[in-house]
Amino acid sequence: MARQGATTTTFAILGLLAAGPGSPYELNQRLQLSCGYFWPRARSQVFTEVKRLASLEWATGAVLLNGRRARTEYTITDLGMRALQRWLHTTPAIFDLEFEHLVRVYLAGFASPADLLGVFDDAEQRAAAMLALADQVIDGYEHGQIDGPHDEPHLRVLLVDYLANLAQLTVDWAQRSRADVRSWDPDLSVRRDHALARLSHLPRKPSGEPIEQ
Amino acid sequence: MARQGATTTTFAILGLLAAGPGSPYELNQRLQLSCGYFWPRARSQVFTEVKRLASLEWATGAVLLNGRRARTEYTITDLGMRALQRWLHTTPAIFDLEFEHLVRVYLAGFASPADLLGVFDDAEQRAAAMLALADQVIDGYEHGQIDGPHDEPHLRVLLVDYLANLAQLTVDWAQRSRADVRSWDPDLSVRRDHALARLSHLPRKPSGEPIEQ
DNA sequence: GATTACATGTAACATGTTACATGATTAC
DNA sequence: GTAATCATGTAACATGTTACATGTAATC
Repeated sequence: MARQGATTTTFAILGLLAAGPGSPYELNQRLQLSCGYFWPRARSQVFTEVKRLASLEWATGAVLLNGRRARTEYTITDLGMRALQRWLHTTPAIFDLEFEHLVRVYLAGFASPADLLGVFDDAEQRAAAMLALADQVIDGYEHGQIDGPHDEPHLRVLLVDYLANLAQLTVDWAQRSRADVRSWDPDLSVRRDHALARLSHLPRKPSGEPIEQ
Repeated sequence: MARQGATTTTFAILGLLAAGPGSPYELNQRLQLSCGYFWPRARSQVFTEVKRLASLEWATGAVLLNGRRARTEYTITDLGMRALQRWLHTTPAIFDLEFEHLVRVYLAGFASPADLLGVFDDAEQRAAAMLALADQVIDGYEHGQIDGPHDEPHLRVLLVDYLANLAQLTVDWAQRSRADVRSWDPDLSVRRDHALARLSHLPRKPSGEPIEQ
């Protein structure tokens, strides 16, 4: 029995399945490649989720033999297709960032400046890797090598837009933060004034526009 | 017994404790207010983590009575202080985004354009709330109302810089995505060309700079 | 004094990860 | 033919959340 109801992960995999049948192994590859940066999940979970899909009758699993070894190929059902569409009609719930680097920035008062600089280095490297992947994807589109159910450029550009800009933002932040820390004045009150000046230039809520409920 | 070793959450709470003793309830408030946007955790976990801290002897818990009701005030130990500093000297490991909205963008081929527009609306609202909080924080600094161990402006500006810009990025992305979807051409090949043009203007890895290992 | 909000915790449970085990395929 | 890699899964476990339970303080 599947443990409980369906989660976002369930629907993510259901959505992958909507693009065509596949084994858990293949589904995992699609998941890592396409959703790795905004919905990261371990490989093993794909195996448990497809079972849940089967128990909900949103997908059927056909056991194929390959030598002595079984391999299960899952296919979405009509019921699954409708469940996916219903879900896509609901409001998204999760917008979580788990950024350990910021925890360390928050606690930097107890660390050395060198430690803090290392945090920015690491953040920059990760973001640069993300940018490199975005670059590859864009390259693929420019050379017409990408073509699949979720790959229409007019949709995909919306995704890559967010991710590439997030990566760039992170690189920029790491670089200017590093420069800032390196240029800290020994005089704490100077440091403080400089910080307050920087704070006042950050993006802020435009005061005229109330947030709609 | 604490279940296992220490996690990032453990150290986050240890770090909060480094700013001064407190009950789990107070610690939770600090956690939500300060780290809610980059290290979100449920209230109940604070209660289990302080127990772990106690079992590691990184903090001591003093049971105070308030009427018939016990309240445990935790204080960091020297051992805990050193553990915190050692941890701050290691490399950060987690940079995870869980953005359900992007899952829906990825699967938008199976949804209606109206559903997709709703995704942008929701993302914008959440990001606007984030901006509003950043605004409050900046305001607090400008009026000299913020003063605490983790609150030195020259450190805090590094955090708020990231979060405010992330929020702004998300608002901007939601707005231009909405406009993009609204202006979709019925002719798919026009839509495609437009998308490819947009893709080519996104941030990309600067080809000259190899990523350092 | 009743209601609501604040404060303090626990227990059950779901989600998700790491580690393990092993069969098939490819490269050498 | 042997080693490495690809493919397929399971089991144990840790992390983290939701729901519950209840005492205390403030409000009216």
